Amino acid sequence: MVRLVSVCASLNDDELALLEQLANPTHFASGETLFTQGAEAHCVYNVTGGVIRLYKLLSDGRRQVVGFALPGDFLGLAMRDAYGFSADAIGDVAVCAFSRAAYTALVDAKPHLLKRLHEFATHELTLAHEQMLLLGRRTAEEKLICFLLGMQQRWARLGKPSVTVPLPMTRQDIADFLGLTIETVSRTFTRLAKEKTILIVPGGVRVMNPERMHAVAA
Amino acid sequence: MVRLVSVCASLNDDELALLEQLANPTHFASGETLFTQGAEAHCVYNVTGGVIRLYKLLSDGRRQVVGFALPGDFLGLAMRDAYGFSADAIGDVAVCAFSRAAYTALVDAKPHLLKRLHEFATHELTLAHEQMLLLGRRTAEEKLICFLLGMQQRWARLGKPSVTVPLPMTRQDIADFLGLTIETVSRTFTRLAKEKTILIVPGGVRVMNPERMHAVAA
DNA sequence: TTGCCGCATTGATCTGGATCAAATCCGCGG
DNA sequence: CCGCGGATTTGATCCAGATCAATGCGGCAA
Repeated sequence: MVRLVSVCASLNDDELALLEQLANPTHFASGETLFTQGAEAHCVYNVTGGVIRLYKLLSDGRRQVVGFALPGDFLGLAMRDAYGFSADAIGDVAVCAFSRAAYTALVDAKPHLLKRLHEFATHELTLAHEQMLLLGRRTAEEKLICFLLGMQQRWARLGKPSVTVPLPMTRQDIADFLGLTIETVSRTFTRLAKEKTILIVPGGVRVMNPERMHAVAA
Repeated sequence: MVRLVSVCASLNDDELALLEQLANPTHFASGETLFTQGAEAHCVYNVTGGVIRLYKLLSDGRRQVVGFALPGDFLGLAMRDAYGFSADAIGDVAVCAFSRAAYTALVDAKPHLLKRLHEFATHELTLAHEQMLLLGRRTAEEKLICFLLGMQQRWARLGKPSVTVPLPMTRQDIADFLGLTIETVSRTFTRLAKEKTILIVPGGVRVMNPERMHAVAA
């Protein structure tokens, strides 16, 4: 079983053993829904494999993707009784599910686990502020470039450093994450490729001119 | 001294006394800066009076306001070594400042204080997700209306329920919060006033048609 | 191999909100 | 009371990105 590296790095062996007793390894096929915004929050999840789309919907169908969960990520910080967003699998996904009751009890019993969770929440909040800046004030090109560099960095931290950034999500997902339309995402990718800033490859993008990209993301 | 109601509701009297020893009551005049994005984070703050603008800047001057801190709010969740955003006073502001060292030590010693902080962080994260939806997918009119209802709700929770929403920040601040320009904010307010959805009064706005507004915010 | 079908790209046109440009308004110091 | 300076409103025009509309491109089931 994949180590619950993200949340659990601060636990000792006894505690890890305890945690693994509570963990229910589960998997979801491509497109399956883990949970839906507004539903009662029964479980929290630690992602062990695959990518998950997290999103909010408006009643008329407009969608905002609030994040993509990668292996190691923890779903359950931003919830009280009900889930604040929906989550579904992009490709096949493996998670460890915990009942909320067990999770709550464990957190109450282990202050340093709580501390670790709080650090995560704090980090998420910082990222959320970055995303507000991106959504509110950046141009389409800047949005795309920041997104690519951000994904590259996240894959790198998972031990997959590469100039080729995997993009398992659809163009529509990217558009809904960046507050753009699918056409604008596509056109902007094409333009960046034409000027050799990136190279579009199946399933992702290869970073060809990181200097320019980092300059734009500034 | 104003009770540190927000963070400290879960503390007992001994702990509150301890906390008040650590608290440095401070105030800032209108426009003064509490701290700047990127600076080393020496202090955390609990707002006891006034309103604070929290914002991020791009190198070319584009600004995104990531929030407005009201009395009771806590500044210091979303930071590690350096402040992730800048903060300055809108009108005169009173805060309790805590050194980060003292804050860290106290939090380590008091798990239920940490738990309370974590609940706050979690709530902030939920609000941040809402704001992403607003910035990425809502129209100018929807943005303004959501903003007004949100401010009304926040004032109400502070014991100031009223159909008149105080807006001590400038139009530019509102624009930078909603990802709009000052002209669009002004025009949209004017339009809402013309159709009697709101009434613009000195220092704020009076909600005239809450039904319509809540329907739009849906 | 063929024919879908869902994604993605590309093109033409439109438009909400930005930008540029004046007025007004208003609080305040002299 | 007057004049100044910042904030706000209002008007005219522009444009980045949305919308509308084909077309292209795989992957895969039969």
